[in-house]
Amino acid sequence: MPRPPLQLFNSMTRAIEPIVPLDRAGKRLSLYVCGPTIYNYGHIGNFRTYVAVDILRRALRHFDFEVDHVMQFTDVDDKTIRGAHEKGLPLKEFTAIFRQAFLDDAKTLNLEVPPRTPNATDHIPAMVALIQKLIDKKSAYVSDDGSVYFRIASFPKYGCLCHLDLSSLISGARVNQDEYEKEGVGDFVLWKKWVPADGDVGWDSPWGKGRPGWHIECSALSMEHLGEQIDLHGGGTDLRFPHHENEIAQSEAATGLTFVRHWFHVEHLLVDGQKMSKSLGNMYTVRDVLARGYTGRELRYALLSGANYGKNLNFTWQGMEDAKTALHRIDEWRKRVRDKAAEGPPSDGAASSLPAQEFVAHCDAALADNLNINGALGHLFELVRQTNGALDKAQILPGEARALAAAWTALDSILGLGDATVVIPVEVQTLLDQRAEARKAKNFAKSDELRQAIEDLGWKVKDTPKGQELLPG
RNA sequence: GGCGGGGUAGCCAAGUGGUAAGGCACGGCUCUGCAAAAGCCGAAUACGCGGGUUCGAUUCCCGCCCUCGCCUCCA
Repeated sequence: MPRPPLQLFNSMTRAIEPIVPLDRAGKRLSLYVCGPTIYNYGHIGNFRTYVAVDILRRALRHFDFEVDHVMQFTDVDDKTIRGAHEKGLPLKEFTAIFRQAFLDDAKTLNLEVPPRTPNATDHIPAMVALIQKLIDKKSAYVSDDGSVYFRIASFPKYGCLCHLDLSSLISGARVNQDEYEKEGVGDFVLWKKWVPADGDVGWDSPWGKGRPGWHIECSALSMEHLGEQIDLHGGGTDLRFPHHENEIAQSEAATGLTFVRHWFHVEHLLVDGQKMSKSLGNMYTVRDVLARGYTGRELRYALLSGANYGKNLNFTWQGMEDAKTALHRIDEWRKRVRDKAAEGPPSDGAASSLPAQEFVAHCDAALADNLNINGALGHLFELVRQTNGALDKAQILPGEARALAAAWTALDSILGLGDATVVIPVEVQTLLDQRAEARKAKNFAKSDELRQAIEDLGWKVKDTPKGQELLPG
C-alpha cells in the first residue's frame, strides 16, 4: 500500500508542506535541533519539545528518510557561568552534571538521543572562523570594547522567519538603551568580550579573550556537522525570535545559501492553563513527575497525546492521571492480543487481518498529515474496542492477533511507548506465591488476608482465569 | 500598536462544505468465592457570538467577544 508523503507545518511559510530533502535521492535528511542550556534540570516544558522532536525523528524514519540528527548542548552562557560560580565548580564540571541529567531524563522518556550531541565549547574554533568570515564580508563588526556584533542592516531579509517589521523592531520598547557600543539597536552579539564576572571562562580570539554569543553556536555546529544547508531545523517556539532569526542572518550572510529548508517549532506547555514560572510553583521537572508516582512512559504518553505539537499543551495532574489510565487500556489490550497470538501458528487467520491493515493505513495518513498523533490514537482506540469485542466472542484467530500486534508495533515505532516494565519486589512476590497456594487450597480467608498484605505494600492483585495478576497500586 | 495560535459535550482532544473520532470521568451489564481489575454497551444529544456565501457551515468570508503567545532571558 503506498504511503502518503509526510507533510509538516513550516513556520517560515506558515503552511503545511511536504518534506523534500536536499538529497537528490530524497532519502538522506539533515535535522538540527537546538538543545538545552545545561545549567539546571530540564522541566517538562523542555521535554515536551524533545518528545515532539523524538516523534518527528521517528516519523521521518518511518517515512523512509535516513535522518542525520544533530543536537547541541549549550554549555556556555550567563546562566551556566553564574551556576558554576555559585557552586564553585569549573564550568565544564558544572555543565557535565546537567548534561548527564538531561541524558538520564531523556532515557526516562525513551527519547532517542541523536548520535551527535556536541557541546558548544568543544567547537569554539568553528565559531571563531564563522565570525571572521562575517567580519570579512562586512556583515559583522568589532565594537570599541572588543565584542563582535552582527550588522542587521547588512541583511535585508532580517525578520523573515518571524514576519517582523524591522522598523517596528528598532522602535520597540524593550531595546536596551545602554548598549551604545552597537551600530544598530537590533544588532546582536557574536563574540562577547571577557568581563571579570566571567572568571576563568574565556577563549582567545582575533578580537581578544571572550566567549561566543548564544546564536553563533548553532550556525557553526550545524554547518560543521551537517553542511551549509540543512533540511529541517527545529526547537521550541520561543527560539523563533531572536535565536532562529539570528541564525538565519549569520548563516546566510556567511554562505549566501538558504540555511534551512523547513522550520519545525513546538508550541509551549502550560501548567494548569498558565505559563510555568517559579513564582507560581508550577515548574515541574521530569524528576518531580516521577516523585509523584508516575512513570516516564506515562509522562511521555501525556506529552505526546495532550495536543498536537503545534498547539499549546496544558499539563495538569488530572491529565497525567487520564494518560495513565488510557495507556493502561492499551497495555491490557496488547496483553490480550499477545496471549491470543501465542495460542496458534502464525498462519492461522493471518490472511483475514483486514482491521489491522486498515488501521496501519489510517495511522499513516494521520501521521503524514503534520504528525497527527491524536488522530492515530483515535484509530488505535477504535481498533482496541473493536478487537476486544471480537476477542470476547473468540472471533479472533491467532494469526490475526499477530497481525494486530504487528500493527501496534508499527505505530509504536513512532509513539515510542514500548512496554510497561514492572519490577516486582521480592517480598511482594513471596506473598503472591503464598496466596496462589492458599487459593489452590480454597483457603479464601487466607487469600484475602494476603491480598490485603500485598495492597499494604502498594500493589493491587487481581484474579484472572490464568491466575493472579499484579498491578502497581 | 504589529504578527500569530486557540475557543468542539464535565475535563482533554481529532476532524470535516452534508448535522462530529478518540481518551478520561459518568451510568448499565458481563465476568468473579467475595473483590478488584478488565471487557462490552450506553447516555450526554458538544462545534464562542452575530451576520454573509451556499441547496446545506462547526468547517469558507466579514465583524465582534474571550483566551494564549511572540515583538531581542526562555524548550
